[in-house]
Amino acid sequence: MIQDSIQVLRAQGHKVTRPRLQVIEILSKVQKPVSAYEIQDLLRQQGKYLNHVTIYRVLELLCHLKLAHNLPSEKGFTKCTLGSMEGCHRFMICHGCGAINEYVDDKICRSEKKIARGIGFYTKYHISESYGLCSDCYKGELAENV
Amino acid sequence: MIQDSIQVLRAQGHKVTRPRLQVIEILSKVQKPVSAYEIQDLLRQQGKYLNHVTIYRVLELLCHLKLAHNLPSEKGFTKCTLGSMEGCHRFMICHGCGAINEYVDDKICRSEKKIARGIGFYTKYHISESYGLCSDCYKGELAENV
DNA sequence: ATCGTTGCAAAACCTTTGCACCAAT
DNA sequence: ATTGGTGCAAAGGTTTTGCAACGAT
Repeated sequence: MIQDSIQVLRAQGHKVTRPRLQVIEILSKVQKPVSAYEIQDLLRQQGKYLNHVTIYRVLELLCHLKLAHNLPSEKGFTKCTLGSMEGCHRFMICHGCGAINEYVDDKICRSEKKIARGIGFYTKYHISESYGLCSDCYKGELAENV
Repeated sequence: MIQDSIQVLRAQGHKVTRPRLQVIEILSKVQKPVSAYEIQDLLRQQGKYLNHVTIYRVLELLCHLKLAHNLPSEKGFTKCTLGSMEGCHRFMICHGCGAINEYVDDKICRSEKKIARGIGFYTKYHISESYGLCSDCYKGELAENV
């Protein structure tokens, strides 16, 4: 998992450094979107330190390599678990527990590209974010309103 | 259109003021997401002035009244087209010229929700971003590679 | 040894808060 | 007249920039 990221870094001619490994490790460990400063805090709790500028730059690089994804509405970054998946990233983000679920669906991916083609747009990759409630949180909300 | 917004303001017990009308007018006129400072600049170009704090507060109110919607991925606010497509935002972003095209497609919106439902996820809203080349830039790129 | 990376300081932005004045009802 | 709304100053956050020093290759 982390090994994959290292491979991608090397393959694209980027150095494998301590800060990059530390950010990748945090993103792999945390299962929700985290901001640059949250990553800094999480590292501090481990007695480690990274300058926030460095974290911003590492995140920028990881996003560029499609190893991470920026979710502005959640004010955070998340690891792309299906990284090499043909330029299609789909996320479900639960507003109840914050859980992120990355998935793929070839059919919807193709329809989306087809619609774009219909108006002359050539799609290189696309990202889809669905916000709502996962099954557990949905049940919980129903229970509250009894 | 603007009259509708005024109605909603009044109905909810909010005053109809100059700043609110000016922001609503800008949002109605501009058909892309605009940030608080962009709104301020647009007003300045008309020789008008609003404090940025006021603009933030007006936008907050409009979002609360569902008259506007915040699109963090586009770093801006957009007027709500109070239709069935609320909670569904699709963008095509061209890597060539930077053009942003917002569109709707009811069919794909429903399929996306359906897939989510299939794994027990209840979608409140979703955002889709397709990156690639618009027709003009695509033609341009073909021409270059002759 | 080289050149990409990092850390620091500081700037540039973006967003929020508290309070006195103003204006829509 | 009342009460909510606005403008201002200032604080608090977030993100970016320039540059010297460092370290992975």
